[in-house]
Amino acid sequence: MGLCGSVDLDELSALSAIGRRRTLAVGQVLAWAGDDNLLCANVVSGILKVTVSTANGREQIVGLVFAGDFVGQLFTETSSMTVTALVDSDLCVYPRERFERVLTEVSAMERMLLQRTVASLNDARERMLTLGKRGAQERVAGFLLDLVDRTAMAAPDGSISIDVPVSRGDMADFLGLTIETVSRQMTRLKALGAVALARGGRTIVVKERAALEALANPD
Amino acid sequence: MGLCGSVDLDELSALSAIGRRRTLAVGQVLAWAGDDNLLCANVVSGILKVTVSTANGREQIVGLVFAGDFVGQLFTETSSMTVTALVDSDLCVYPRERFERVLTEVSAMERMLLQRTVASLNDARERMLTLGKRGAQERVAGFLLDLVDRTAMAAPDGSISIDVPVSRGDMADFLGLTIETVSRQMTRLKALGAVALARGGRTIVVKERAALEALANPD
DNA sequence: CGGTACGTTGATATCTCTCAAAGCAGGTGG
DNA sequence: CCACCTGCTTTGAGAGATATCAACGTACCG
Repeated sequence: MGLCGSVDLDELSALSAIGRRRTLAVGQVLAWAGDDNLLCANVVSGILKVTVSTANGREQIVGLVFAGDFVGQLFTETSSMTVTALVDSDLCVYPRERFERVLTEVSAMERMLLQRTVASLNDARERMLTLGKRGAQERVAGFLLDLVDRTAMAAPDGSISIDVPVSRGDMADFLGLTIETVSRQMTRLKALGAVALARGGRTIVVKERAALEALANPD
Repeated sequence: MGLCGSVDLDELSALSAIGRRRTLAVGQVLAWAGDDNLLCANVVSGILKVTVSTANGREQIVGLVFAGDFVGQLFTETSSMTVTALVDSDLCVYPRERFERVLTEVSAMERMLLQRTVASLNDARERMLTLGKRGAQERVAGFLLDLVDRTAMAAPDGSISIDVPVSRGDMADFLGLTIETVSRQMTRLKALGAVALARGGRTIVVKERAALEALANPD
């Protein structure tokens, strides 16, 4: 079944040695976002939901997990998602770190690819939260903050300036908005004194990071 | 750099043997959604966008790829995403199948996990399209169709009925909508004769799949 | 010095959300 | 067996946000 059906005997026994059967009732939580990431599991029967939340408590389901599916975030120390049973469910639960150790004897490259894929997946899911639940202002401010963290350049006077590498159209597409809405939000950020614009909007000077952060994560 | 920096010498040489350097100008496309999935690549410098599209041509960026990042959909025969250069970019391109063959000598289990993670990632990205670009009607109709394909049960009279495993609230959350909007869309589907509802909306009988499909993928 | 693509701004339309109330189904206890 | 209670779903009216359509401004490039 799922994970168990497609591995060979050695690996299977290594797995079953560390796995424990566990039942979850409707509404019961397997793992909380923010807690230490101690578990991963294979779903024997039932349905679970994986959710992420905004700071002010709005919640977005980023995945549904059915029988045979694997659930858990490998390679991360802290859970960023909450896993909850939607119906009474039966799991085969593994301690995450021991589970990862079982994978240890394979080539470094596949390991790395797996890690990258996992990272991308987490990324994608975080983005779903934005697309599903955030307003235009939060999306734009959040995007700028991400850019700052990735590509910040110290300007001569010490202020932080970023070089927006994409057109307004691409930004809008990425954020699930229209060009006009993005533009209006940029104007708004400028009006609020959070940023200054140059080079036809392609260069952005962050005047008040705190203000940006407040706009990206409102209450 | 990226992929190349964290593998050992044997693997690195195996990789460089099958990789070719390639330059992409702004706007040039590395891979088209719908084409045979022949390539994957490591980005040496530049920025690419990964996009998916609706049937009627609306487009959603589901990922940005920076220097050091890996781009490509392993383990799938056909690309479902288009990869385009946002600025002049430098890549190290690999034939996908040969790249996968290099990974062949590792344990079956890590391979499988990797495949699953990749599948989840693709899933997540497809969902982003829904969240970013589809209207309420498309989201709900599409959700029902996905359910049908996963959990269809033949009713006594031959019609297809599905047992919605989640509350309206969960459905709404998953789809990035509110409960009320989902409910109104369900009512609308019923009014159009596409479905019938029972058990307080928890059981759905698909009367006209074609109608549902038309609503999920409008022009 | 245009021209062209990109960005901004404005007015209006549309869609979804929000708030509120009523309908339904299932479970519980009398 | 019925009445009631509780949670979920549906329906309604109105507010709010973003999309759309259209015009104008502005950088960059030859």
